[in-house]
Amino acid sequence: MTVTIGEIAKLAGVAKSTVSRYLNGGPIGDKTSRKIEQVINETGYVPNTFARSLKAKKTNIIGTIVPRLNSYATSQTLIGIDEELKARGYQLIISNTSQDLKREIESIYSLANQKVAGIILLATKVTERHLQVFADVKVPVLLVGQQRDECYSLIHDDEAAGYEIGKYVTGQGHKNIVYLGVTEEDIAVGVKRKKGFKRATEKEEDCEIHYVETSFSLKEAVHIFPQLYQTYHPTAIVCATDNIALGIMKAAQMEGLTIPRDLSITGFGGYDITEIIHPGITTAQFFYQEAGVLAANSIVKLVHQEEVEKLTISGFELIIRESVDKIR
Amino acid sequence: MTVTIGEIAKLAGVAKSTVSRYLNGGPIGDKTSRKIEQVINETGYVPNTFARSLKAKKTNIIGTIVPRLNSYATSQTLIGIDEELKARGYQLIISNTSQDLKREIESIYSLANQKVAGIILLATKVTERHLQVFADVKVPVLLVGQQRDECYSLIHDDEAAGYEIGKYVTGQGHKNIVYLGVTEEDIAVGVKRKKGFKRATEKEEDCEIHYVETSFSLKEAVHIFPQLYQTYHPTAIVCATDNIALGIMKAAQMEGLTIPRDLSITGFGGYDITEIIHPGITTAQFFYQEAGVLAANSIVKLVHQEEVEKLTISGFELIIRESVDKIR
DNA sequence: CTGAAAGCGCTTACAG
DNA sequence: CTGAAAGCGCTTACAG
Repeated sequence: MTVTIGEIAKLAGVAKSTVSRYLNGGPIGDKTSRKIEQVINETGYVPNTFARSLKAKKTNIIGTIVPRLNSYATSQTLIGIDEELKARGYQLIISNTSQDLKREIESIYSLANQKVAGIILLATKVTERHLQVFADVKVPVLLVGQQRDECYSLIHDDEAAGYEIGKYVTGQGHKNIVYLGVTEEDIAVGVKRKKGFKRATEKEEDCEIHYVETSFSLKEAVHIFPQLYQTYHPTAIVCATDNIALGIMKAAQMEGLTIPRDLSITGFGGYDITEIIHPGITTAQFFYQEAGVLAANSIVKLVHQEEVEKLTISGFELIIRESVDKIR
Repeated sequence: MTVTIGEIAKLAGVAKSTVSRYLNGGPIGDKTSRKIEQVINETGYVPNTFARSLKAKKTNIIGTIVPRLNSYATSQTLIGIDEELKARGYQLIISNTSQDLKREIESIYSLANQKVAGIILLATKVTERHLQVFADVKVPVLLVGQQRDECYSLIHDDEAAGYEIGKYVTGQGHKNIVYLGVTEEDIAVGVKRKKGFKRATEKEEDCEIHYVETSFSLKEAVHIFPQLYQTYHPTAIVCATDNIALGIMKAAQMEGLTIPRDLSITGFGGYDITEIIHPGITTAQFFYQEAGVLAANSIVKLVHQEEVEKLTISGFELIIRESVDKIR
């Protein structure tokens, strides 16, 4: 039998409203407070979330929408969010959309309907429809990974990372480089990383750079490698994600090339696996877990109507491993 | 302004209870039904979950407790669970315990308190305390990954997988093998895989097998490799998980060994990465996502008090790649 | 600081 | 098949 606030009130000899106040930190007399505390401890009373939410019309739940569950970046970010939310007395609900844009929109409505206090969206692409829906539900929303002026956003420093990678690779003497990027529909990955890289390398002398576009798929990277290599014969391929770098490396090794002697490769992300494989991949590591903590902090502030920077930028670190050779 | 059942009733010219019946599939007259349907469509009415749960004292939420979020097996299993639950009109709540046993227990209570309809536990170790708590909360529980006679369980066929790996490695002519296992506290990984392997290999003639124990950590595998290799000089190392195999491979390559020419390596799990790296790792692949679907099915049946096998066994497939050499 | 009362939005016997 | 009424467990003005 589960115990209710009414029974606590009876046992403590007070009114239900008083117990409610005790629970919610209202003004309570010392003796009353102690009495209620004692009864609650004895009975192991836990308030019924539904009744509370029904009446109060709000919850202490934060919804996080993710495009996919099986991604390093997603997992790490979620861990950070989860830890921080727990520490602040909030609960996390994860909604997976399997990269389905329609399901993303539905999830926002569904979370709003569940009266979540706030929503964190790990975004890949933010459309007009998204902005419209954000305005429609009156729940605070935080975008992670992409930036829009209309929203609160938390992004990784993709452009600076691109710049550092560019500086490093040219600094190692490479003069014939392929930049293997992705669609510009993805602002963070497709536009900013490339932009940073371009800025770092455009003043290089006698340096030939070819910009090629591929998908996010590791398999496609494997697939296009032979043709790509034959066409440009680069000494280095700068890949827009670690996944792409992994694909290129696999394909190169299958062709009998030795990394980095015959070909240098870099990635972006700092996924665990870039360290695990041999040779380790030089990459720009983002701090996903830390970003998750920042995101949780921001959304809680937004829920409390506290002030939050419109844009938060999470840092990165250039991790130099063995996949880039020095050329002279 | 959010619309309530009362307004729908008024607009449709019926009683609230009739609308409620319509919503829950009770007996309804044809005309009434159509009228209500129309009003609901016009208003975009969505029932309030809290009110419903408060009154009905149950939800259509399934809680899944996971030891960690950043694991391939976990992610894949969750994807399977999520898909299937969605298809069946249930919602998934994920509770991450960060491998903290105390938090695991707390999570069970917390989910039960939220009146989830059922709980799926991706278990690593099942203690007496667990069983006690399962009995305490009256919510149906399904164990995934470990088996206990006291519970409904879904496991992977670890023993058969161990057997197949054993047969395959000895079949390739290896006569000096190290089996690199983990603690026997983990029944599935520590006991069953080894048991199957042992059964497959114990009748081999002139075959020397050394059983060594390590942790689940990839780093530790890297660390112990030199000593291990020097001590036994095996031609093959059978690792109890893909992670351990990855660590051994990395360490071996750092020592200048070529896989599989100088050393053969196998894993268990079938993680994506075993295919991505070069050479690809021969491994016993479990069907995590499929297992997730099975798990979701079972828990829904349990919720409906339908009959479910006490133990479900999910299959595996031996994936032969390049990491094992043929010896003569 | 405390209590009595109303009400959040639904479901569920109970009548008809 | 349908309606009126009670009640799920809490919170929140309103008095005092």
